[in-house]
Amino acid sequence: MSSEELAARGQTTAAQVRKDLSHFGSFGKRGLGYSVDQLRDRLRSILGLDRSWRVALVGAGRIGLALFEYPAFRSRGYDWVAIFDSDPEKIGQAWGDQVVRSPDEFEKVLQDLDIELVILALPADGAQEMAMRAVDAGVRGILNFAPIRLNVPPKVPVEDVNLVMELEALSFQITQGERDA
Amino acid sequence: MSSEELAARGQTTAAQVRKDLSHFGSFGKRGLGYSVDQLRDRLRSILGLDRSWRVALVGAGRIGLALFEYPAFRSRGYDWVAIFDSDPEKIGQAWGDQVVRSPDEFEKVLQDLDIELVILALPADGAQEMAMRAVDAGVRGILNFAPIRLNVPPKVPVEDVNLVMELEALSFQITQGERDA
DNA sequence: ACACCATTGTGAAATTCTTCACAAAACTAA
DNA sequence: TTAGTTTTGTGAAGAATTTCACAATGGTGT
Ligand SMILES: NC(=O)c1ccc[n+]([C@@H]2O[C@H](COP(=O)([O-])OP(=O)(O)OC[C@H]3O[C@@H](n4cnc5c(N)ncnc54)[C@H](O)[C@@H]3O)[C@@H](O)[C@H]2O)c1
Ligand SMILES: NC(=O)c1ccc[n+]([C@@H]2O[C@H](COP(=O)([O-])OP(=O)(O)OC[C@H]3O[C@@H](n4cnc5c(N)ncnc54)[C@H](O)[C@@H]3O)[C@@H](O)[C@H]2O)c1
Repeated sequence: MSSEELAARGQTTAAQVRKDLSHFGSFGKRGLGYSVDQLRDRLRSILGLDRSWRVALVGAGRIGLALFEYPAFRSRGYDWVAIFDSDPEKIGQAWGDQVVRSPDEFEKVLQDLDIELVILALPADGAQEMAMRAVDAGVRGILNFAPIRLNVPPKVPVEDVNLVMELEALSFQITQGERDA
Repeated sequence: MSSEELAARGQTTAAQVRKDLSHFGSFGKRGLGYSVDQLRDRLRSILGLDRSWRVALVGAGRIGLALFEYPAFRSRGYDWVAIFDSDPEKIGQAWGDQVVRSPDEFEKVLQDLDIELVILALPADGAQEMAMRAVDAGVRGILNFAPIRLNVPPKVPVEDVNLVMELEALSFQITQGERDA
């Protein structure tokens, strides 16, 4: 597949595809293009997707449930290995093959199960504390759904998901469009 | 509040804050900084957040339920005015003050209720069709949770939420970090 | 009134990102 | 072989974004 076709599929330009790929090495064959199989494998390895990751869910609420039941995570190698919630009603509940645990066990479980990623799906007022505790327990990355900016050491990457902002971005684009017209 | 303090809170630089704001006008007072109240109001108006928006949910599944029950949308002026699902079991169910509707009514309801935003929370294989139908019915913007790139006319903005990619971005950063060390 | 201070708004400089354009490579067909 | 075709990988050019730096301004204190 040529950079031209990759670009068309990815809403970008052929030059951009080639420059981006060349940043990581030289994967194509001149006159022929890129081998899809090889390219997939190389990119998987570069992105760290050629392995599985041990993930904990913090906050067994509505968003937490949707995430937990979403099959795409499991199939991409993100394995749920623990679930935490502070609600005494929820602690002990079975979620699939998991049991909801108390935050009291947080550090111990994170370390014992060698958990690398934490998904924070709890209210904003508990998120900073749990983030810090996760970092101290050796977590490598955090996916944060709580609408606050987490303060963590730079060695631990954080990805924020803020759905209100996504809607607001839409509102802005619509409002802008009206102004042009 | 000075551009310096705004920058610190927004993880950017004072010069960037001033350049960005100056793009929309001249809001500050030299020697003093920006009036938080005034700035909030002006930005709300620029972003189109000083009004409410009529929103429909397409796909009353796990993610749809979490979104529907999330209070932050309502409180920011995003009003749920219709819910659609193709599952006969779900059609007719009450969700809060709403009743789940059949996609057969889609165009009619969108037009009658003057719906401006659509949130697609249905499986990927139905998403393109519903997006196109929404556009034809006059929708102004789409928030898409299905893991496909929607093909819609450029006048209709689309925001994609792809949570698998968020996790993959974390994996990449962690993998990169290891390489540096 | 006047001096002094803090901070904006903005050209100009610096940096980063994207596109251009083409020599080098790899294949195909004669 | 050899000529022709396609497409990469990449310097160089061009465009966009970010940072610098400072005159202009508005406020405060005396
Ligand atoms: N529901 C959505 O669509 C949505 C969208 C965007 C962001 N969010 C954010 O995601 C987070 C969770 O939202 P939700 O709708 O699932 O809320 P929810 O109230 O349904 O669930 C939150 C859960 O976290 C638990 N919890 C509270 N403190 C805890 C702690 N210290 N440790 C462990 N668990 C704790 C609660 O017991 C509850 O079960 C919130 O920060 C919310 O702002 C939600
Ligand atoms: N659950 C998650 O955490 C999550 C995360 C990221 C993305 N997604 C994506 O969001 C979408 C929904 O995920 P989910 O987990 O809520 O799935 P789900 O299966 O729980 O819900 C999907 C719902 O859509 C309905 N539906 C199917 N076709 C329809 C149509 N043509 N019109 C209206 N409704 C229709 C189904 O009846 C079902 O109720 C999927 O595309 C999924 O990939 C989900």
